[in-house]
This record gives sequence, structure tokens and C-alpha cells, in this order.
Amino acid sequence: MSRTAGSHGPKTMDAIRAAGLQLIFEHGYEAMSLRRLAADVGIQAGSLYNHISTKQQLLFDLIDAHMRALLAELAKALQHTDRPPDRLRAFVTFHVAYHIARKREVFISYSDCAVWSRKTTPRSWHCAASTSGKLIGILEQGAASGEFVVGDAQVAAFGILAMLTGVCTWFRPDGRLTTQQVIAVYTEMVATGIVRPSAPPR
Amino acid sequence: MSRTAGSHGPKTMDAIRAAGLQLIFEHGYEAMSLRRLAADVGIQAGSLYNHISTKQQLLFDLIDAHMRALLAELAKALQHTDRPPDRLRAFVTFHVAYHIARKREVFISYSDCAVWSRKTTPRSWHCAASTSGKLIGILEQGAASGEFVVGDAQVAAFGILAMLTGVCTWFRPDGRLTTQQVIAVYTEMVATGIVRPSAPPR
Amino acid sequence: MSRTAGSHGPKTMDAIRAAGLQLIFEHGYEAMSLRRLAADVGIQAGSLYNHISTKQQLLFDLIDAHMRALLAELAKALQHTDRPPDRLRAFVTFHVAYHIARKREVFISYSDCAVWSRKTTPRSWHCAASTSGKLIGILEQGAASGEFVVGDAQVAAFGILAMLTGVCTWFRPDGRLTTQQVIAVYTEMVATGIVRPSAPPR
Amino acid sequence: MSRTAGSHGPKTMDAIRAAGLQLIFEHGYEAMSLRRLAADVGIQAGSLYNHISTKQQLLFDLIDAHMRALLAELAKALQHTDRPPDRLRAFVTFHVAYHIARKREVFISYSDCAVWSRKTTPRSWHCAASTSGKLIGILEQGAASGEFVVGDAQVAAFGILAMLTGVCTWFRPDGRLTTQQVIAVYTEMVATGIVRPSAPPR
DNA sequence: AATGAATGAGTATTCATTCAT
DNA sequence: AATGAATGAATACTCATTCAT
Repeated sequence: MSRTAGSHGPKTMDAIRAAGLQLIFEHGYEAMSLRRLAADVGIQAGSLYNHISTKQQLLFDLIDAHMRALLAELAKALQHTDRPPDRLRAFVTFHVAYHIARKREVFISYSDCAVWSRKTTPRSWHCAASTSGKLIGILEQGAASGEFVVGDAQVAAFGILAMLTGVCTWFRPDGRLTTQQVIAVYTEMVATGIVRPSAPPR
Repeated sequence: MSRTAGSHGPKTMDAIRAAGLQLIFEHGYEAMSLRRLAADVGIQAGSLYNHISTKQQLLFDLIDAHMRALLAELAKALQHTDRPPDRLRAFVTFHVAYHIARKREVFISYSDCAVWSRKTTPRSWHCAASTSGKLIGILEQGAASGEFVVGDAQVAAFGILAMLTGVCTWFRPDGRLTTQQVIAVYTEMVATGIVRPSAPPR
Repeated sequence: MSRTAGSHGPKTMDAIRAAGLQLIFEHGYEAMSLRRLAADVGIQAGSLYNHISTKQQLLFDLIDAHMRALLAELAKALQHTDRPPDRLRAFVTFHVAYHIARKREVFISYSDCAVWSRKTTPRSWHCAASTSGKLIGILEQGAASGEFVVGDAQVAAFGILAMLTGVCTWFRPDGRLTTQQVIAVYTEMVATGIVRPSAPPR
Repeated sequence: MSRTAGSHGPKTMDAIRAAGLQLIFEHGYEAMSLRRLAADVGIQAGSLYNHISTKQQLLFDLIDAHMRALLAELAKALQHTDRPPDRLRAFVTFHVAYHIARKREVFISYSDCAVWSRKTTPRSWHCAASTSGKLIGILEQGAASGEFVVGDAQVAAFGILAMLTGVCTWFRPDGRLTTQQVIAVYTEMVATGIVRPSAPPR
């Protein structure tokens, strides 16, 4: 029987990460208190330091884990497609699904930009650059092959990413549309235009 | 004349708003200290309370001013257009220009969502609802008149807004594109598709 | 009438210095808690920071004040003497009297050495070097003029200083000897030998 | 063989004492953390308690060992001398040599006075009393036998002890003087005067 | 309208120590 | 005899806010 109430053993670190994720999502990094985090985990505040080195490091670890997962899963999502239209579709499908599923991770990654902004290059930079780089590559490849017409590939990629990421801010699981429907709508919008001019008068 | 230590008179409130805007943008609302704000203004921390009631109220005031300006200028930008394609173009043009010019105001408005999230309806909700409502109206009007084909007007509006707002995160005045060029690219993307399939083979 | 119990106004800093001096003397620098210091002063712990910047700075300020006073008073004690025996006598007299009167200041100055030891040159180094330099000067001057015979002037100076400073550790105001008597004994010991061989047998 | 992480066996206690001596010397008792001590030994902090009962007890043990050694070696140094001048010379020789060799032990013994001061009689009191008692005895014996002239034997003893102990603070093994030379200088100073008036004019 | 000094609750972090394993 | 995780109290220091002057 354990000595006291409260979490114990190797599960504590997992509980800290889970509670940290939730609390930073709810209150923001600065406003999250380690006392509150410890309370949610069921240990004393000082005991957190058996598992983390600093509050900042906990944030970084959560962000890093998110970014590694994002990149790994994105790579997997694209690995069996090679034609640009298919790759674009796979990109959109993955990105929307991931951002709906990992809303909190996405949110706290912005803490990185916000909190340490403009001092140091945020650790999310590499991830963002890699993700947008992949999308730019798809667009340029399609443009080169004549399958797409793209105005400015870079701005297009940033636009698409912002649009897809934005799903975090409004999607509700109990809302009007299911995840699948949202994916379908976004895929259609990216592939054929958000607003399509009707057939030109002849 | 430069702002000096011991600054006083009716300019103090303006200085507080300016310094507050900059500091919240740089550090986030929670991490901004009123002592630092007071130092930037050139007064003692306690003296701030001759001008503001609380730190939170200062944030709200900045956000409210931003949102009122956004809505007022948006209304003005749309007031002399009535055909949906023109209105959509005007909307995009205005939104991009405004977000490039008011990067910091946009940024701190998110503090609102972040900090007081999920407790109370954030004051930005009305603004967001009004803005997106206006855009949805344009899209639906165009769809009704047969000038546009739009899949899901609401998702399309959210997508467009996210895309346009995203310009804040990457635009640099000394970057590859001028504000005018960025506006042109976004307008084109919204009007005719981000990625356009090439002419179908016949 | 003041708003709360507790010290107020420009006297607070003096009270902090007095209480800090006493507490560091009693418990040592590391073991002195700012909470306790604040309580002794009659204010809240946080209010200390209206007067000091850090705990370390408080220590340094106390040490610096002590050292400046020591050097200034020593200079004054020596200023009207010029023959080495008189200067030596004046040095001893001053040093014993000062160390009896400023026991606590002397004690806490050692915290400097102890606490920040061997990392940085302690701020007391200049004072110690200046004091011992002055004494060495007296001894060398007397040796040169033939008024003294001194073996190793530097070791002699260190020895004398240690002897004189040591009075701090055992002198009690209510003890067997008065301050004047102690000064007389030390002066005699320094001038004619701690232990004097009796007249050599002939 | 070097001490390695995971050190165990009967050598652990020795390693704890050695590391404790060094750390208290470097940082002072209060500032020494048991975590750091454990790290230096190569074990976890909790494991220290298989060897020591409390942090305070470790300090006391180190001090007691030092004091027992000092008293034992002093007794041995004096055991084959009986004439006061010889005993005084032996005392000085021993004391200087011991304090040069055991600088760290001497230093930490003062922690005792500092830390627990004025609450309880420090454990060093017996040692100091015994040491100074022995010296006073030598001086008085010499005075009684007519071999010495001593003003105030007690003050003289305290003065000599402070002087000899002070060697800790300035002696450097690579300095101008060897240990032997320092001993010679001190012996001479104690026996014939720090500063000797030159031969009186006749 | 500004100051300077105060409050009291809060912060992240460290500490010596305990104990089941 | 060692570990790793826990405790609970303590640490220096910061915070937004108040208010007599």
C-alpha cells in the first residue's frame, strides 16, 4: 500500500504531462501555477522537481513532443502518395484531422512563440518551416508538372496552413459538422477554390 | 519633445496605452508587469492607478479599441460596394491591410481568448461574429445571385478569415513582397482558388 | 496617524540595516531569513524590496559601510602622528577600540569571505590590503629609521592584525578588563614583546 | 582507483566526510546542500542517511574529529619538553604547522561558533579552553620561574593563539615563504617580540 | 496627478529528511 | 546499502493594488 494519497511511481511523469498540457491550454503558460499543477497531479509542489527540471522545460518538452509527433505523422501520411494532387489531398486530410485531435498541443505550441517571442528563435520554427516547406514542395511540384496553377507558392502555402490550423478555433465535436465532413469541405476548398466563380457567361 | 521621466498631463494615458500595447505584444498579458509598464511610461507603478482601474481593464480597453476600429473601418471599406464579387474583394483588401498594419493589436486580442478563455464569453466574440457574419453574408449573397459557387459558406468564411489573419505571423515590411503585392495575391487566391486545376484535358 | 502597525517612512531603511546587522551576526548570512528580518523591522517580507534590491546587496552594503568607516577612522587616528613608534601605538589603540566597538560589523565582514569565497575577490580584500599595507608601512619605516627591529614585516603585520582583531572573539564589556586596559595590554605586547625574555644571565 | 558513481562499501562514509569537509569549507555549512554532497560522493541524497543521522551531526563529527586530533597532537608535541621556553617554542611550532596543514578543518570549526552561536555552548569551547589553558599554563610557568616576563598571561595567550591561527588566512603553499620559514618567523616573533625596540641608547 | 512605502497573496524553486522498494 | 519518489516547510523575490502625503 502506498505511503500517502497521491500519485506514485513511474506514472507520475505521465500525469504531470497530461495535467500540464491541460492547464497550459486553459490558462496559458505564464498563468499556470506549479502549485495548481501539483494539486491536479496529487502531489506536493516541490515533488514536481523529482520529475521536471523547470517549468519552462516542461513546456518545451510538451512542445517538442507535439512537434516530433506532427512531423512523424505527416511524413507517414504522405509516404504512399506521389502525384501532387493526391499529396495535397493527403496533406489537407492529415492536417485537419491532426489539428482537430490535438487542439491543446497546437494551442500550447503558440505559447512558445508568445512567451519567448522575438528573443530567440522559437523551437517551433523548425517544425513550421518543415511543414510549410513540405507543402510548398507539393505546390511547386504540381505547378511544374502542369497539374496545378499556383500564383505564389509560398503565400499559398501559408494561406492553406493558416486555414487548416484555424479549424482548432471553431471546431466543436458536437457541432454541425463531423470531422469527416470538415475534412471534405477543406479538401474541396483547397483543391477547387474557396469561392468558385460560376461558369463564365458565354 | 521626448517623453521624459515624470511625464504628466493628458498625454500620460496615451503613453500608457502605447507602452501597454507594445509590452503585451512582446511578453503576453500575464507576463507583463505593471512596474515595467510604469517604468516605460516614466512614472511610478502606483501612479498608473490615476489612469487605469486595473491591469485587466487596460487589456480590455486596448482590445475594445482595436475591435471598434476594426468594425468601423471594415464598414467603411464596404460601404460603397454592393455586388458580391466587389464586396469580397474589398473585404480581403481591407482585412489584409488592416492586419499588416495592426499586428500588435491583433496579437493582444488573442490574449483575451487565451487568458479568460472558457470562463466567460470573450469580448472578442462579438467582433469575430460580426466580422465573420459580414463575410458569410457576402458569400451567401453571391451564391444566391449565382455569382459564386460556395460549398459551406460558414467554413469558407472561417477559412478565409484564418488565411487573411495569418498574414500577421509571416509578413515582414522588408520581405519579398510589398503590402500591395500581398493583397493582390490574397485577393486572387480567394477569388479564383488557391490552387487551380489546370484546364481539363479534353 | 499611520495606516498600519509597523515602521514607516525614511527610518525603515535604517531599521533594516540595524536588524540585518544583528541577524547576520547572530545566524550568519545564509541562515538569516528575510522573513525574519522583515518581522524584526515590523513590515511584510515583500516590503523589504522597497528599500533593498537583493539580500546579497544588503550584505554588501553593510560590509562596504563598515570598511569605509574603518579606513576613514584609521586614517584619522594616524593623521597627527609621524614617528613610527607613535604611529604603531596609534594603530594598535585604534584597532582594538574599533574592533571592540564594532564586533558585529567585523563578524559579518567575514561572511563576505566565507560566502563568496574563492569565486571572486571579496570586497573586503581592498580594505584588508589597505589596512595591512598601512601597518607594513609603519613597520618598514621604523625599521629603516632604526627605531625598530622587525624580522619579516609582512608576517609581523599579519600577526599583529590577527592578534588585534581577535579581541572580538573574547572581549566582554563586563569582563575582567576594561577597554582601556585591553588597549594598554595590547599596546605593550606589540611594542615590547608578548613574552619578554628576562634579563639574560650574565 | 578513482571514486566512481555508485560508490559503496565501507569507503562511503570516508567519502562523505571528505566531500563534506571540502564543501563546508567552500560554501559554509548553511550553504552546503546535501544533494550536492551526495552528488560529489556519487550517491543519491537519500542514501546519505545510511551513514549520517543529520546534516548537523555530520558537521559536529567533523568538528569533533578535528578537535580531538588537535588536542592529541598538541599533547604529543609538548610531551617531551618541560622547560617553558622549549614548551612555548614547541607550542608555536606545532600550532603553525597544524593550522597550515588543516586549514579546512579550522575553517569549518568556526561554523560551529557562527551557526549555533550564543544558543548553546559551542563544542569548540572545550577545545579552545583546553588549548588556551595549556598556553596560559606555559606562560605562567615561565613567569613563575623567572624565565619570562609576561604582562597579562591570558591576553597574551589569546593574542598568540589569534596570531598563530591567522596563518590560515594568508598562507599559500606556493607563496614567498615555506612552512618551515613561517614557523621560524612566528617562533621568533613570539619569543623575542614582534617588533623589537633597537638597543637603547646608552 | 505623482510619489514612495506599504500590503498580502503569490511565484518558482530548494531544502533536509523519510521510506517503500 | 542504494534508489527514487515523496513530504512539508522554507527560501528569496514579484505581483497588482492601496493610500497618506
